[in-house]
Amino acid sequence: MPELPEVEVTRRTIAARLHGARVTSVRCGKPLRWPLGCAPAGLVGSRLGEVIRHGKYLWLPLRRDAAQPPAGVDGGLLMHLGMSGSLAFHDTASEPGPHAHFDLGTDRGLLRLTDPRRFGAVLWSPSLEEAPAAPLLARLGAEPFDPALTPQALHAACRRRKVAIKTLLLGGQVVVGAGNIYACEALFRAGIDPRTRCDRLSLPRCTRLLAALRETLGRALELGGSTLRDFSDAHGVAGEFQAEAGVYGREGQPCPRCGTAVRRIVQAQRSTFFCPVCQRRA
DNA sequence: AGTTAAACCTGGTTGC
DNA sequence: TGCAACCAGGTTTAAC
Repeated sequence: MPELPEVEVTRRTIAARLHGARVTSVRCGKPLRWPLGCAPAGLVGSRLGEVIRHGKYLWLPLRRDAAQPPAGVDGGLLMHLGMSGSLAFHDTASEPGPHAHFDLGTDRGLLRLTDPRRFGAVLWSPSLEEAPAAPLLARLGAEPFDPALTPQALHAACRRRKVAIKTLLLGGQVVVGAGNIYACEALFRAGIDPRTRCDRLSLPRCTRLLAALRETLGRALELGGSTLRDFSDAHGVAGEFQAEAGVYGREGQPCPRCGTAVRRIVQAQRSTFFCPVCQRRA
């Protein structure tokens, strides 16, 4: 499923082609998380700016093109891939298919959101600083590769919370980008028990965790977004990253580091995989 | 306020 | 074999 690396790879894939493109048609399929929030036809004529990413959200800026009618609108589309969504250019002539729920036709090609489970979203907003986009982004924490996110900053954020560190990573209020897979893998790499309360993590352990998170996400980015390629089967983990996963989805199998059987527990209604020997609470 | 649970949805897998 | 039950996932929303 699309976690930060997959969303970033998606952004890089579509950004250059979309930049400067003119919207020629908009088609909505079945409902996604929210209604689009504007009349689809009203977007026609807008020109696309540079696609940016905030956490797992993508922002496709639109601006009016007064030169030729219809001029379109000023604003943009906030998109989320949910857990089964993908964005790709399609042949204008191709059939939408049962899971194609949003088409953005442009003079550079047809960008299509395909999302079988429809947890994804496409939401029109006048800007990133206004509703409805602003309140959605307001709750997001720091970008994992933001230099401003120091071990000290992570430690300070942890000190005020009692939730398990795995739950904190998944929540995204402090650091965005890690979904269930990368949260488990980062904690494994850092040697931290996922059940450890945030306020019990020392600064050295926060330092290790931040480094491990960056290594994990960075490695996935290198692989071109491990789960992107093949997300539609094997519950989204059939991509290249699964071969590298130390613990995720490996309940009962030997820990690659020490051989102990990997354990599976449930935290915040999500599966957590970890090595009970390599990952410690202190 | 901080934390937890329910809801959204559907393809795939498991159990009867 | 067929069908029901359950599972996975990210995020928001509602409720403790």
